[in-house]
Amino acid sequence: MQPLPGFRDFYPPDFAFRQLLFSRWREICRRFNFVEYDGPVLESLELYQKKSGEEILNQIYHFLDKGNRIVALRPEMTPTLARMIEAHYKEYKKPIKWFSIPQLFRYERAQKGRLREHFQLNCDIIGEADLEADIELMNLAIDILRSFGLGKEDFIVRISDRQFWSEFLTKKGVAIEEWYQFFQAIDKIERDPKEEIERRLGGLAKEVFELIEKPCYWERFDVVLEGLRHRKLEEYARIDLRIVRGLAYYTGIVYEIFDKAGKFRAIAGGGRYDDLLKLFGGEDIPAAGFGMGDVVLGEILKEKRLLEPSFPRLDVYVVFPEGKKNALGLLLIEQLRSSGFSVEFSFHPLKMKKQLAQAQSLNARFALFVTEKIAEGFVELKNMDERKQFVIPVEQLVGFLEKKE
RNA sequence: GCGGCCGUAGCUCAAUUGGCAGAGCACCAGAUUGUGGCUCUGGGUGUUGCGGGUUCAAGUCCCGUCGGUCGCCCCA
Repeated sequence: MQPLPGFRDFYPPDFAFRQLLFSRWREICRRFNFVEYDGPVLESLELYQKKSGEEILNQIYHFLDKGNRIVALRPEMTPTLARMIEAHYKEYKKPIKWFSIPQLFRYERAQKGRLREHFQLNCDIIGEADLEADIELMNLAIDILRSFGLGKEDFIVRISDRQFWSEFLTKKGVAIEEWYQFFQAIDKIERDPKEEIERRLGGLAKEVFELIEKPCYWERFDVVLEGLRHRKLEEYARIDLRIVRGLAYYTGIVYEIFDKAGKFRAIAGGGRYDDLLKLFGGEDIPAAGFGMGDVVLGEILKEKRLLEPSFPRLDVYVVFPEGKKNALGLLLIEQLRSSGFSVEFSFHPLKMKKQLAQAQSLNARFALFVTEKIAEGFVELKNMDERKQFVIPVEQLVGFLEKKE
């Protein structure tokens, strides 16, 4: 039996890697005073139809439950967040700064950096319209990557603005129904041949290419870049009008973070979505956020060997010579564990040589020899690294081990 | 959903024109009757992904299927 296509098993080393990644995410979010939340993995499909439109439906993992509800494994966190925020918006001081590490799902063929399931750090600032919030989010994303040891030679934040293109298209008199096609074409510039893009852009092609090559002055970019400059982060970012992002709900600054070598998919992406919350409660609430998945980032960190989890050492391996366990020894094991030490022993009788080999392969700090002498209050403790062994009274054991911490 | 490549032991892989399924690592046991990393010896742990077909004979060739991988579509 294997996991379903596109799903992963996390064996202990994989799980340790994942936990280390998550703990780093949490730590940096805490520094920016974001607090963690979560929501249901399963949502009504309607939640996603509300904002995404019908064509995205075949990408969603959805099915009929036993109550004949059409349910979906969450493909993204933002709709859940929007629903949660809308229901309790008034309770919270603004701006609301929340993060989550949801497991997300999509129904499509797996490929490099894209599985049917992944974990994605989501950071959002809600109730703040100022561009400073967008800058804060970019700052957070950059600091997270830097905390892993990635530098400006490793990644770049490519920043664009939906409003820039909206204004351009309005000025050119392009009907709103055609905007989607336009954004699709922009999005493909890096992958499709130039002639194909020119055909799709039609009369606007020449001007669009010029703008992308050398954007004209746009005050909002100035504000963002100035904000990054104040933080000495300008070298981590650049304006790039080719970034539009697929999601329909973005309304302002959008950005994606890529590895500089161009070997991987986007590491993170985000933007402002000021109109989305309105769909859930009618209230006009500004919001912005980004997502960062565990798959692409994990691939990069593994390639660069920047995140190598280590397992904690075993404190004590209890050796019963000749495999003869006794009640006092087993009680001592229980007492040591109650005192907070990790303790292991062989369940079945083993020769002493085997027991010590076990202790070593488990990376134990100490081997504790328990013989009949425990009845008189004595055991022998062996420091596995120094290979030194000595008799110690049972009542001094905990104190000694604590001192050694 | 579509296309390319791939599928042999727990892992990495080998097996000539179709001719007895193997190696290293890992694992288990012993050498060693109270003390760990080394060494030596022994053990193959397998439905060659699965199901058909061709053939005296299939890991090898053909068809189907499942899975992996890379790409397309789409991108949260």
